[in-house]
Parts: sequence; structure tokens; C-alpha cells
Amino acid sequence: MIDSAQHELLAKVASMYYEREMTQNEIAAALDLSRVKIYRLLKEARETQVVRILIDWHIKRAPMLEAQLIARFGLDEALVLGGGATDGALLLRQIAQLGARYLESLLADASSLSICFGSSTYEVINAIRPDFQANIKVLQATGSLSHALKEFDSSALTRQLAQKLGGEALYLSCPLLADDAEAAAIIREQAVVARTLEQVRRADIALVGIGDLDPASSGFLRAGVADSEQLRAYREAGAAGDMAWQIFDGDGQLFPCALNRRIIGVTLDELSALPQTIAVAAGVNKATAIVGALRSGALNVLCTDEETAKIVLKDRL
Amino acid sequence: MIDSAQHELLAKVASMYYEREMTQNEIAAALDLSRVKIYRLLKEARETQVVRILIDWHIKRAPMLEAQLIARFGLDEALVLGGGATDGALLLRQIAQLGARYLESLLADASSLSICFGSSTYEVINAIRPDFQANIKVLQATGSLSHALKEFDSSALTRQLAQKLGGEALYLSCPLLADDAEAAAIIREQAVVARTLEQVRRADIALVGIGDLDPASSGFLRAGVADSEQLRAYREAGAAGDMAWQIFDGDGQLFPCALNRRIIGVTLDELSALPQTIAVAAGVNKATAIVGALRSGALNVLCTDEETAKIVLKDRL
DNA sequence: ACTATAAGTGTGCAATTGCACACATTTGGT
DNA sequence: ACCAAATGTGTGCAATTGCACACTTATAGT
Repeated sequence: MIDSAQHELLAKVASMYYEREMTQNEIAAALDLSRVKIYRLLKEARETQVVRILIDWHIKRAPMLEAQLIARFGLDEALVLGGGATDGALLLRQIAQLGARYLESLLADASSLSICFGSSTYEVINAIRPDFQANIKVLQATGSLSHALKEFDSSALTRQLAQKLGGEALYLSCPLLADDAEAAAIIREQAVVARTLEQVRRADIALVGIGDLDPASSGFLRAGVADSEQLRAYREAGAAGDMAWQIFDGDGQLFPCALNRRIIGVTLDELSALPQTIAVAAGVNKATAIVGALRSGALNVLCTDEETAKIVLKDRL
Repeated sequence: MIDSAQHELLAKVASMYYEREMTQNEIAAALDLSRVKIYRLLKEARETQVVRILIDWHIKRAPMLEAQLIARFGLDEALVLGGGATDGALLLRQIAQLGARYLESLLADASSLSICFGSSTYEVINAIRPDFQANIKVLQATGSLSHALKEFDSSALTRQLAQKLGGEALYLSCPLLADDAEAAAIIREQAVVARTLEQVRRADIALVGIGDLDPASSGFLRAGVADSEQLRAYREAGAAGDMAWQIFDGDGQLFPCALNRRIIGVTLDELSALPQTIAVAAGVNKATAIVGALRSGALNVLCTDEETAKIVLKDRL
């Protein structure tokens, strides 16, 4: 640890440098130390948090929880929205904003982005600044639905995002759900489909949402992919949540069910293999699903709210 | 003031520079802006406090002096910064830090806080930990100035503090100084003004600074509320200092002058009636003003430095 | 006492930064 | 429509900083 006299010195030097804006040479002269020494003291002061440089984002964050999530689940980055609880829709909008800002920062040096649709990703896309530009190939990572709910109209939104960013769109021109596993396999092999899927596997970034399978809110229901009876049964059998329409259990393992094999889109293994997979998920009811998603090892970045983060971290390993 | 998109940009650039430790050139390349522009954004970010560099002083206190102050002036608490004297600005920062820590401890079980602006309170507000949260109603206890010096822009700082704490702001939407006593009375009666003043009278905690009336440094001058001639005359006539823009004499009695009646804000009697009035004042030149303030009986807590405390205690009763 | 390893210190140089100046663009007033 | 002032932007250069390397001084183990 750092003793009191040393702390005093660090604070003094830091104050001279950062507050009185003296140069390292001036400080060195004043304290009769070498310039290099001042440089090292300043470095130490930053490292030991004697000086803290903090940035006031308008979106309040909870750095402590972020650090814990990163450490606990081996993430590259965690974004936790700080501040009190708000109602669902507003919360989601704010989380999306947080996620969008992060995504924007990544897009600068990425060349392709794949997106899996859900209400969270829909909001993130909306939260991206209208004037933000990036020459990005936007990849539709999951198939389309025939009846287009706004937040699930994958191809329209792929195009919209590509247009917004000033990039190019690549569609996955096939249904999200095939009638059976065999049909799904055949569809995946079709040249146009296979080509997109191949690109999806090599995307620089993937953006996904995390669903709980709650019959009251699940996208599976709204999209007409499953009925509430089925979801209830899956949950009882150990299913914890879904990402990119792939259902997984509490340990993040792919849940063995016919539905998973009928979905046409990116798989969990493929997401795991990507350099950057970003999940945006808000709300305490998603906590168990998030834990599963984190354990799957598919995620690099999680974006969530404070309350949910706390519950996720309470979970036993 | 600074708009939201600009704030976002400043925060982003600041984060890249200070947190991700990118060079200005790298940031410029990433955001497609010129290097000079990044330099200027960083400068602006520091100036507008979007990035704050705060130094964690090892705060030493002088318990002996604290005990004496408490005994002598019937305070609830005294906070005396120990250790050698440093120059004005630095000293004030450290005192502010001491005061901020104390304030934080009180805020946990308070529901409203009123603030009177001056350079001391400005620093205290800045020294409050950024991650500190309290569901507090922040009350502006004195009117606003038209031309906004940063440490006197009462309403902006009221909001800033409320936002920082995660609480709510209540403004005193009126000028600090009316043209004459009659006008002041009329303004005080206005519904919006009266409502806030009523809440100020019932605040759990008040935070004030203490001013000497030295023409060289007084806030009265910097705020353009009085000129140096006037201040000199007041001092010769027995004025010792001011709190919340109210001028008092060496015994802490309200100094009879027109200015006091023209000010719109909390009065000394109202401060006396509050459960917790905290004054933060540093520097030996404020000693006589502090003695007056203490004698007024308005204070419960004084936060000052060692040297000043010694002089205050030397004063004959 | 000797040596190995660590911890601290200063030199020199390349990279980075701050800023003065000159030039462009917007704003606001007549 | 015109000009003046204010504001924004980029170039070039000097000052400042970060850091690799070489060197000195402690610390500890045999």
C-alpha cells in the first residue's frame, strides 16, 4: 500500500500539474526533483487513483458494476446504466442510447456489423445518431418473418440501418423459421442464403438482444414463432432465454429442442467466434436469461441497467 | 449553455483521450476531425467540467482546534483542515473536499438542501463524489445574476447539483438584487418566488459560504452587486462579512444598510432557524468575517483551515 | 563477503501537444 | 447588400511529454 507521506507528495504534484497547470519541469524545479521523477509520480498518482479523471456523460453509468461484470464474466466491456429505476419503455430507450453510443465508437474501425432482431436491437438502431456515418456492411443475421411487426421486420431494418450509416445492406433472404430441421438445412444451403450466412460468420461486430421466454413478453410469441404453451414447457424443462432466436439453458448451453434447429440465422457458436458480440438487454425480468447468455461465452459486451446488473451479479457461480 | 450533442462529443473525445489513452492524432483519425479540433475539444471539455480531474487529498484534520471551536461557539461540529498552509485556490479546494465529505454524510438522511452561491459553495459542490447519490431536493436559496460568472450562476449550479445527486432542483426564479427594498418585497411575494423561499425556510440543511467584504476579493464586487467604494464604507461603518449576501457586523447582527434589504434570498434569521447550517470558509483574511458569522448563531457547522481557526479562536469574546 | 535481483534514477530522443498566426466562414447590424 | 465583428478551422513550429536504455543504489539470499 501507499503510505501517507507518499500520498501527500502525489497529491501535491498532481495538484501542481493538473490544477495549477505547471509543467513537469516547473514542478521539478520547485520541488527540487528531476523531471523524470515528476513524470513518474504523476503516472503513479493516476494509477493509484490519487488523481481521478472523470467524465461526465449525460447518460449516467455505474462503473463499479461494470467492472464487476467484466471481471466476473470475462467481458471486454460492460455498460451499465446508472440511476434510479424507470419504467420499461423509457429504460429500454436509455439503455439503447448507451448501447448506440458504444456501437458508434466501434463502427469507426469495423467493416461489417450483423444484427439479430428484437425490440432491444430495434431501439439501439433508432438511437444511433442520424448524422453518424460509417462505411459498414450491415448484415441481416436472422431470417425474416412474413408478417412484419415493426421491430421484427428484419430486412427493412437492415436496409434502414445501412442507409442511416451510409453503408451497404446484405439481406438474409429466407424465412426465420422453417417447417422442420431438414427444410431449414436445405434453405441454409441455398446460394443466396449461404453467402450471407458466410459473411455473418465473419462479421466484425454482432448486435443481439437477449430474450427471456416469458409468455407475457417474449418476442417468440409476438412474432408467432412459438405459442405460450410451448414457451412454458421449455422454461419448465430448463430453458433460460434466447439470443438470435436460439434458446439456451441456465448454463448458456443450446437448449435441445426442435425450434432451435428450425431457425435460420446465426448460431450461438458462431456468435462466440466473433471478435465483438454486443448484447443489449434491460429489465430485471431478464436477469436469468442474461446470466445464461453470459455463461454461454458468446458475449464480449453487455449493456444493461443497474438494477438488472445487480441481480445478475448476485447469482451464484 | 452547451447543447446535448456537443456535450456528448466532448465526453466521447475526453473518454478516448483520458480513458482509452489514445493520442489526439488517433482520435482525430477515428472521428475524422483535425488534430487541432480534438485539442480544442479537450480543452473545452476541461473548461466546462465535462472532464473533471480531481485529486484525492489525504485530508488531515486538527481535532484540538475543532473541539475548541465547538466549545467556544456552540457549534454541532467543526471541521478544521490540518497541515501546512497552501495558497488560496488550493486551500479552498481542500477545504471544499473536507466539507463535501461531511455534507455527503448528512445527505443520507436529509430530504432537502438549500445552497447560497459563492466560490466556496461552488467548490464544495464540485468536490462531492460524482458517484454519490441522494434523493434530495436541492433549493436555490438566493436569487440569480443576469450575467453568469461560473461560480455565481445559481440556477445552473442548482440544477447541476441536483443532477449529480440524482435529486430534484427547485429554483428561485428572480434576480438576486432588486432596485430598492420595496421592489424586493414585491418580488418576494410573487407566487413562484414565495413558494421556493417557503421551502428554503424548511430545508433540512443549508450550505453557505462566508465572505469578507474586502474590495480585492469580495464576491459582491465580482458579481457587480456593489462597488469597492461602497464596500470600504460599509467596513468602516462596522460591517464584518456576509453570508448568503446578507451583510453582518462583528457581533453577527444584520448590518443596517439598503443593500441587505434589496437582496432576495434566505435571511440570517431563517438560516438560524434551520436544523443544520453549514458554512465553508477558508483563508486567514476571512477570520473576522467568520467570527461575526459564528456570533450570529446562524451556524451549526464550520469548515475551515487550521491557520484561520487559530486566529478565530484568538479573538476576545 | 559476494552475487543476484529488485528498485530507483537520469540521459537523450522521438512522439505528442500547445498555441500563435493566418485564413475561412458565419452572424448581426446598418 | 454591405461591412464589421465574432467565430471557427488548419498550418507550422516550439515546448512539453513519454519512454527506452543505461546506470546507480538498495535488498536479500547463500
